[in-house]
Amino acid sequence: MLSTSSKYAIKAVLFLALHSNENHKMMVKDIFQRINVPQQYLAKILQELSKKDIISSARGPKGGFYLSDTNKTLPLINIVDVIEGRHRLQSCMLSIKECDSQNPCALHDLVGNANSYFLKNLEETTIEKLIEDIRDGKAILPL
Amino acid sequence: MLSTSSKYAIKAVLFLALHSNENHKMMVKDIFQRINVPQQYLAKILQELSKKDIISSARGPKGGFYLSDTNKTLPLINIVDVIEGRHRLQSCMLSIKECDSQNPCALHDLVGNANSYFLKNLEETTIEKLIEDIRDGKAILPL
DNA sequence: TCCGAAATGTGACATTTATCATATTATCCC
DNA sequence: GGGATAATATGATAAATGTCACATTTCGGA
Ligand code: FES
Ligand code: FES
Repeated sequence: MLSTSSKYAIKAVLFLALHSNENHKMMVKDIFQRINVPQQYLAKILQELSKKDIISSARGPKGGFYLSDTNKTLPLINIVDVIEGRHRLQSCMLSIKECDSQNPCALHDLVGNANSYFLKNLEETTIEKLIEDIRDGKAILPL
Repeated sequence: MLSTSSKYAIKAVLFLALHSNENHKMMVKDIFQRINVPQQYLAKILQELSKKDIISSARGPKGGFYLSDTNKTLPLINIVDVIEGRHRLQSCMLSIKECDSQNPCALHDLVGNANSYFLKNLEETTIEKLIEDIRDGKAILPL
């Protein structure tokens, strides 16, 4: 459904949304244990997200990664777009091609409208919205 | 959602269900183009399915693979169990662990009950049922 | 009974994905 | 300015997955 990289990226962004801002940057060495992601792997992902302007960064002492307030309004899909694109989300269950609701493959009905539902939610749900749910205890940020 | 191997396996089994029986066995060289699966890869998958008694086989001239009538009543989940197990189907969207509806992760609601719905359908839908849909034109067997 | 047709077994190879290591560059602070 | 700090760049390694090649076994039929 999502690659490991995307999962890690989402966890990292949510973590930054919860624990960082422009005045409280965080270093990878203080993040990776708390979201259970290998340190160097996390570093690479955060750099990628920073380069694509999903998150922000600053080098040198007092530096680190953080999520700007304006970036908190981004929808989640932006994260997965940057990391792996949305091919995996849209691919048909039987062929390697995209799913076509007009000519549904044999398994199409078994999965229901699940992937389009998920994709729609990723597009419509902002980082902000999700951390509200976490703060309210309606969801957890695991491992 | 499903590995390529599982997709290939399902396509192959459905194809056998449609075009073979104990008196009409089929050879991999007559199958692979029609379902668009690399020949040797398909051979390996069919051997695996045969060894695990999802499909049947016979060597030598007049030999080939086929699906017995009793095996047509098997649920689809058996195919994926044999090929890759169901870890991928049950894994949580954020951690690598299993999904737990009691303590839902931040993304759990975004995907809805999709994976459990899909899994349930794989468990309840038989090969037989699916080829009826294909025969009725309600679904297609792609590529 | 022998030949050829087919699955089977084994393992090599390629590709993608995940992980690690290290050198370089920018920034702060003194 | 110089040293420590932290991101950045680059690329090497590992593991999982997908793909190919070939020798072996089994079986039917002439
Ligand atoms: S999953 Fe195959 S057409 Fe939708
Ligand atoms: S998807 Fe994470 S708990 Fe269900």
